[in-house]
Amino acid sequence: MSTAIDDDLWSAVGDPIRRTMIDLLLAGGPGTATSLSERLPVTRQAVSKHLAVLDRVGLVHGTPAGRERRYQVDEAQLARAVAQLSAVGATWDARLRRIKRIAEAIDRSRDNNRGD
Amino acid sequence: MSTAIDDDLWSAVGDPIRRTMIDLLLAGGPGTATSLSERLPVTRQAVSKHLAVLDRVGLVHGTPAGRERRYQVDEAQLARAVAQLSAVGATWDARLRRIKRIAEAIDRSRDNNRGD
DNA sequence: CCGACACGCAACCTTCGGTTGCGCATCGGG
DNA sequence: CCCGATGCGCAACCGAAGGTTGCGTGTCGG
Repeated sequence: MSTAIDDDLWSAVGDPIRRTMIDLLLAGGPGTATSLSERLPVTRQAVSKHLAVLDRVGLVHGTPAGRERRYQVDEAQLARAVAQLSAVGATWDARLRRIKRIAEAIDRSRDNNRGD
Repeated sequence: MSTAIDDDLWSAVGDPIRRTMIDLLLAGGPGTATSLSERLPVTRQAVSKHLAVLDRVGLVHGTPAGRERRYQVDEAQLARAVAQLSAVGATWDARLRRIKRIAEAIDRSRDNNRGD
């Protein structure tokens, strides 16, 4: 149901700061640790560490540009992560629906017995 | 884009052990810390802590039953969590598609210029 | 050329996930 | 009825992760 790779993607995307960072990079295009930190409630160093984590799992890619290091989202990898999210969501959703169906079936059988 | 409540749900569901626990509870019905720990690579105490976390955000609900404490999934809250997952997924997906569209538009304009 | 800027590295603190080691309540067979 | 087995909670402890401050270094530009 869950592979080790999935876990890496999940834990990368599980942090709210990292999710917001991905949002910012998607909305505003490539950015640096400093530029991102200006829009986040943490310091540049913290952002830098998060970027390292995201880079390690391949969700973003950093390119040195003079004295800056410009990061941008790896679209293919993010698409893969989104697929994992919706996969888990779909699994749970299906189980919830099955449970609901069974519950309703029990309700019906109780109604039948009540008719005895 | 993300509320504090969302963050709680995400961090609760971000842990792979906790995700597996939800899977187990959905598949096998209500369970105890001990019964879950038998199917997980961690001790009963760790499972107990995770259950406390899940209980705090309302994803599961524990009921004392003699010397046991039986936990079961709160279906409504899990449905809410699934909605959050798919919402973020949908947002990113939409942004990715928009980026792809723009990239293709640039490609086309480059092809036009090449014709000069 | 030198100040300003962007970055990386290191030390330190706190929180979180995990374990071990208790003690306490409950269940159930002799 | 009683005592061992079982299930749990609490506390102490440990390593990893997220966060901060401080400092050194490289690059840009007036």
